[in-house]
Amino acid sequence: MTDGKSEANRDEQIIDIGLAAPVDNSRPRVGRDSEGTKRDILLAAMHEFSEYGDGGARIDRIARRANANKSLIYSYFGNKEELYARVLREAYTQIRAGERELNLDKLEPREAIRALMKFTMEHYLRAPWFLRLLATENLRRGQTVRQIDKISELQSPLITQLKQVLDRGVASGAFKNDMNPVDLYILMASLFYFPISNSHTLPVVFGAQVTDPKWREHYLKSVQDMVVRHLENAPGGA
Amino acid sequence: MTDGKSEANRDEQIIDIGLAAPVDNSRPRVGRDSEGTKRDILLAAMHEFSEYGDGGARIDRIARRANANKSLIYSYFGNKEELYARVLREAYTQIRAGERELNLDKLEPREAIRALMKFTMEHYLRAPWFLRLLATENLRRGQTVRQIDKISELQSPLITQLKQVLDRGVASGAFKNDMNPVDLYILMASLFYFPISNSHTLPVVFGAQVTDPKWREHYLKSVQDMVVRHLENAPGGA
DNA sequence: CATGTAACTAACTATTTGTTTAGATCGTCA
DNA sequence: TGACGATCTAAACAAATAGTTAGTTACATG
Repeated sequence: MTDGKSEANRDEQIIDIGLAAPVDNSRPRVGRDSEGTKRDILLAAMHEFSEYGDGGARIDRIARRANANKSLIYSYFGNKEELYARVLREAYTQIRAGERELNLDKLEPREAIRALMKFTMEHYLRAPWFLRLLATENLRRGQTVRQIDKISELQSPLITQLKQVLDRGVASGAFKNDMNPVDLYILMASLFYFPISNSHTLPVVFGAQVTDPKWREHYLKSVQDMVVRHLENAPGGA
Repeated sequence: MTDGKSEANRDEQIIDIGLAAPVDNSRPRVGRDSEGTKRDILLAAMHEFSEYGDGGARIDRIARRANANKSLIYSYFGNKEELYARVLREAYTQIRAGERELNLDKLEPREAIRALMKFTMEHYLRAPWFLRLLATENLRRGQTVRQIDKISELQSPLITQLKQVLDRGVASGAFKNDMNPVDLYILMASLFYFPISNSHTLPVVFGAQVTDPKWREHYLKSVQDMVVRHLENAPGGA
């Protein structure tokens, strides 16, 4: 299962998981450079934990990938558990930063919802490593996320935007369904999380071409229509 | 991370994951009884792999839980990898068997969709271990499910039912949106998979009460309305 | 230049864990 | 009965792995 050889091979095959390169050379390294190394370790650990999960992650591989040493990892991060916690926090930070780039202010409410949905789908597609980390943390029953402090920072900035869009929609009469922004966020996340995170089993079991860009485009359009209509109509139907 | 003591504790806390009891005593055991033991091992392995994932699963614990011996496991199943494959197949078999109990023939198409959605949600809630196994297999990039033969048996019987409901709905004029049954299945699965499989991170990050039966009831009603309306309307919006 | 401190490394330890081996036990049927 | 094969077990092996230790290197500062 956790066979050394096959894992090594697997590691080679995966060239890019959408994270920064194993070692970050963007900032020039002068002499001893703890900050750079520390960041390299964190990035390598993000890669490792997303790739292999908590049980399968290996400190040795993280060290190798970061061009660092095991005991350096321990001196910086304490132990594997704490390193994982740092990874999880950093993952949320990065993903939320990405979400902050969307601006819906100028769009008519219906169009804003469509744009938000398109953005969400593409965001998930861009960062499969984050979905993997989410899956891992939920398999751990949220053991670690519960302990992270300043949890509010983990909350998506999309919630705020969503609230504004909904308010505008209700005010203008475009939306009759006065949904809770968090519930709407969950609804939208649901629609993209499943087909993307399960993109390995779905084609095998159902022959569903969920990885085909054509399918995705069609799916997006379909659920955009569905959700917008859902908001346009008062709950309970009729 | 995979600390012996804490895992032992964790094991105690989890009394019931919805699987059959660790050791199946329903059938009387007479003398040496390979079939019973073999089944016990499989059930124990299902528990173990759903609980700890592929990397975290331990043969020792499986043996203990099955009241069996490690080398017995090896003689029956070859190795950990093959045991995992058997677990995955058995999991699909069990879950699909459960899905076969739903009968929508007598229901009016709109009501049938609502019933199917309610059933799907409850099915997922009843079998969280299956969602965990799905998540695990997707973290493995479907490595194993791809190798299972007779994959068609893994496909959900709900697809067939869904097709009939859709056909009836289109025929009667109730549904104007002629959706592909597989796509509709994915849509419905999406809506319940995310809030249930991520039920450990969502409350922490968003304060969403996704585990509260009240929330679930409300959510179900909302997405039932949404999907039925989606089917009633022609794609592209009128 | 000497010295203290932080960055870094190699080698080691203790434990865990998948897997194997050699053998004991039991039911069966010739 | 007795011997054969299937069932089952205890103990051990070898590889992997989290974590530690003891030491070396580079740099800044007085």
